[in-house]
Amino acid sequence: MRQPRAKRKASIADVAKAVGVSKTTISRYLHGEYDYMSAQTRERIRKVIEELDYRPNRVAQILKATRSNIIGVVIADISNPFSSQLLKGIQTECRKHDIQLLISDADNSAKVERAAMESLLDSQVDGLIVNTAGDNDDFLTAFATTPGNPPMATLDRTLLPLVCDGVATDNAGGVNLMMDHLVAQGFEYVTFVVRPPSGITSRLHRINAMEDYLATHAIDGEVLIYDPAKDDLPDLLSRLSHDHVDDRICLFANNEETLQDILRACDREECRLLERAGLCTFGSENTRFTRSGITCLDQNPVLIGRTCAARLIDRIQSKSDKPFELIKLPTELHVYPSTEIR
Amino acid sequence: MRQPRAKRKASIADVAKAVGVSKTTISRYLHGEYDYMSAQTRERIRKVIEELDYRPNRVAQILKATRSNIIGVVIADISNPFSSQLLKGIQTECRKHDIQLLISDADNSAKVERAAMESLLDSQVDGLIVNTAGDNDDFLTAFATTPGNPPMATLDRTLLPLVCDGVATDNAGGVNLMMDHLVAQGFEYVTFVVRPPSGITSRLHRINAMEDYLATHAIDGEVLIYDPAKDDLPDLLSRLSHDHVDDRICLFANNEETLQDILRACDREECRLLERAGLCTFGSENTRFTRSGITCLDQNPVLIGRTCAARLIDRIQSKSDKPFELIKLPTELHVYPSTEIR
DNA sequence: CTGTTAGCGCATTCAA
DNA sequence: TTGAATGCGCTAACAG
Repeated sequence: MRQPRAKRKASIADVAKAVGVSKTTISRYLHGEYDYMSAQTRERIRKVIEELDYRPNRVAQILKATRSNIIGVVIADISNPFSSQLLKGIQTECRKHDIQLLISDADNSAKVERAAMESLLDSQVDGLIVNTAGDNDDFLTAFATTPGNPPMATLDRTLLPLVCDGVATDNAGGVNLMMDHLVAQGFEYVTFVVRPPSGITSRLHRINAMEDYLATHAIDGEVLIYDPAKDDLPDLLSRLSHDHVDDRICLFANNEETLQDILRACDREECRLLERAGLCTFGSENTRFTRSGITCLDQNPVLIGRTCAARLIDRIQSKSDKPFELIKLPTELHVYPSTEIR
Repeated sequence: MRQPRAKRKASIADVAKAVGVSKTTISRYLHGEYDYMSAQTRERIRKVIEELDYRPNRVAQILKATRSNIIGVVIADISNPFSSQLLKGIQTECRKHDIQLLISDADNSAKVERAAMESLLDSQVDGLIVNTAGDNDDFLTAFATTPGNPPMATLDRTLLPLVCDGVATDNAGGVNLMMDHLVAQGFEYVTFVVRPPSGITSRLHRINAMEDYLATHAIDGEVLIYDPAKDDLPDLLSRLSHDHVDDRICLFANNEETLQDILRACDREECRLLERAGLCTFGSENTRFTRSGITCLDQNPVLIGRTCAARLIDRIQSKSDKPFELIKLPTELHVYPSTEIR
């Protein structure tokens, strides 16, 4: 019945048989409980394990145990460089704890996201990190509050009311930081450019922060929502340009994706907006090489990922019921020529 | 002994008991073998499963089955945007086949890479995709040729002699494509800039292709290897500049990482090299937004990932012993102002 | 149409 | 010091 020796990997039973002891003893050996065996058996076990190249089957271990040491990650769009930084942070933290990562890309779809989460659950993950694609709050909340489900943490996006831990950028803080800078530079009209919020909290929070700022400070501006599907950005920008011919305008992009949308929109047409307008963005520090250097708010995604993983692991291990926490990490402003007044 | 009802998730036994049939029948239901049961039982099972919110435990399924429907991926550096595109491709292909991804970051270390591969093996993955960190050929070869190990495929980097499938960029083709372009543009001296090869085949192949090209075409140039740890690039570049004051120089970067190293090196010092030299790179198309637009060879990493996953899945499923294949995907040249002669 | 039985590989009582 | 027996949750003969 069993496969011909050579192919099939050795099991604990094979090792036991070869050594001439019971599986229990092998199991003990594997767990370092050397006190329960003679020095000779211990040595013989060592040798046989080496000869047979035996390695315990994690699947079987998981089936027995209550923990799998696997964390599931659902990421809205894995091809996004920002996401890959998040994953780097998660991975770094998890390696420290010898935890493996089952990663699933949601392809920016709430539906795929739900399926991925269910599927990860079936794989007995000890916890779940979710960078939601948006418009999925009901499901996420239900998931987090269902007794029996493993702990979950939201990544870069937040879920309110707080039904699980979450780590995200301090979006309002970032907006204020950038706006203060732009005011200091002497800009008169700032347009925050963003794709439709679609339930993505980071966008919503930034939009709110922006509106707050405009309402409470001596600077004018607006929030400009465009839709890449409609390709309406070029028109919106040229209208903006016409409406504010004499203002010192600055465009403030929601992220590098939008920054590129802006650059692309301004490439074609004879849109000369960027010749006179400032430009800045939420993003990573390598925007210093975009055009002549674009001022940006670095979010330190690696740290966000690390913090989120650490928080989740702590909750898994401590099993305590400390209150859920929403950790907001500050952004760092990097100034480059794009926000100098010309 | 068992946990208090509420917490523990329902098992197939719970469903069977609730319905009043055997586990076998439930198992059959789960696999769509409806012919083997009455319409009533079928309906009752459906209802009970819904009520209990029962979902089969994949870990138990895997333990029984010979396949896990999980593919392990070891990626040299997950924070690299190029890698994240590779992963996107892999993920896309795997979702089609309902295969999950256990992803591990090797942190650019051969040692971590080895540990990650062993660990993935223990998790009973059906196959392994390896984007090696380099300098690990012996282990990889041994791994691929060990009977009993699951099939493996190399990603973006190649292992020779061919002991497993592999998908990578057609590096030589790319170098030729770019060099032909540079010659046509009228450049007289082309320097291929690259970090130490360190057993990374893409770098080696490009270096070889570059040397071949220089030896066989009417254009001069060199391969310049720098070491970011020593921070020697600024010096190397200024020397280059002095040695070729009258030549029409072009720098050809190995990837976007190196491109940034070059830009950074030329930022400080009063290195005026870039004011007169051309610049191009292997990379993604968004280099069109770097500086005033950098000519690049797009490798289409998503396609590389997809192709690699497809190949591996085919090998897993067909179980056939077709000969191993090294698939080379072409690059696409995108021309931007950086390679115009000034 | 349905159930009984016997494992998958391992960890854990409990007993010796 | 050691081992036998049991079960994690599921599947698959084989037997009705």
